[in-house]
Amino acid sequence: MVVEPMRDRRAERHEATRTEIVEAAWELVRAEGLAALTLRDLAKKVGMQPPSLYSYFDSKHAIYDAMFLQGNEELLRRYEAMPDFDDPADELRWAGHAFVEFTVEDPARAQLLFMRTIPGFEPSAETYEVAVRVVERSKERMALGGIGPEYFDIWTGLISGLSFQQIANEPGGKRWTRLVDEVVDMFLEHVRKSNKKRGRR
Amino acid sequence: MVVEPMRDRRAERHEATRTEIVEAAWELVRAEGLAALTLRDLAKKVGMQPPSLYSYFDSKHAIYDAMFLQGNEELLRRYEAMPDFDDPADELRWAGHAFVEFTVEDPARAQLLFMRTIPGFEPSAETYEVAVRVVERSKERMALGGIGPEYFDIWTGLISGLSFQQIANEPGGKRWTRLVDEVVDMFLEHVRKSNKKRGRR
DNA sequence: GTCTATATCCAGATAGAC
DNA sequence: GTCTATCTGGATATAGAC
Repeated sequence: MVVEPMRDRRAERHEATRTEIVEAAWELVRAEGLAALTLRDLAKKVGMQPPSLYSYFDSKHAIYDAMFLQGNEELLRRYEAMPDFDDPADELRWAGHAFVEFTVEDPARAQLLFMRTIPGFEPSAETYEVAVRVVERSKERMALGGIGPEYFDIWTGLISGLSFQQIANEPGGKRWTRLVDEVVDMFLEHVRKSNKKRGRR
Repeated sequence: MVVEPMRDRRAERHEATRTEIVEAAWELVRAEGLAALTLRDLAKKVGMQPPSLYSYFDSKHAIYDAMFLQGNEELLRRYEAMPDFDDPADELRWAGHAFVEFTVEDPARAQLLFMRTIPGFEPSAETYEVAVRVVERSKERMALGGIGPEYFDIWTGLISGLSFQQIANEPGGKRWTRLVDEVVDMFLEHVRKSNKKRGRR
């Protein structure tokens, strides 16, 4: 007979509250900006007194850390949900759109994950590991698609460039994000041409 | 007989002190981060008591505004110092390097000018006008080089992408900035190809 | 776990003497 | 113009009762 391990209802509840706090924090930073997050506002939003938050997080930075983790997990989840494509070009196009969509739909999240604007905040080692995994996965997919690692930095530069220009200069618009397909094609053409040149040598 | 207009020594001195304060502010944000600037630190650095700063600037945001203005003036100055080139491609390459250099040599300045990370700060109308002039100038130069305006947003996306990846992920390094020439060539090739296609129609 | 109370410190900004 | 003194409000964080 298989015995279910005893559920730890207290731990479950604790975890649920942590999640609730992080959710509320996202709502606040989306509305007020990443740097404007305060424990006062956050506590108010979840119906607590500010010191009670310390039962769930050691510090404000620990909350940023949980947000950083959650954001990267979400991005990784999306990448892993990529459909199967026959053509690597389609895969690249899909990935480009996925990243751009991820950044522009929540600029505050992009600011936390990809820029370093909060004085003193460094993601913890465990958290950072997920961010590394996101990058690793992208690299691997590119390799499987036959695109050499020497093109990876160019690729991230191009796509993040469109994303950041969009959120910095015209949040909510499409002036740069509409260029994803064109940029992907330009990139693929460049890869083809460079590889051919190299082959001639 | 030509009479020199009376110099206003007081106004000159006032202006000199303003400049000195802005210089000190740059040093602080370079060392501590853009968001970490405080009037206390700033006053200490210039040998004043904090309230004395209000003789020169109405508010902290007014100091950011002066910095924003100065930064854009510096960028405009550099663009205007561009040498004459026979080949528009060389001009583009030069401009790409100039922008990348400008951002990576002072990430805090780039953050102030090109990202929107300080809650509540908006450049004043007069100040913003200089920023607009920088963009206009770039657009005009591209047009003179025979590159259509439809390529301008791609161009800014590419170059700023390399810049921002560099300062966000590896400040002080060259992992992305070393790619400027490659990206410029890729861009030019793309423009050539697209124009040819369009000509065929 | 949550609260009240508080510590500690810092911020930007103003009043008014000199 | 610069100072001292102060206002007002905010921040993160801790102590200790319940």
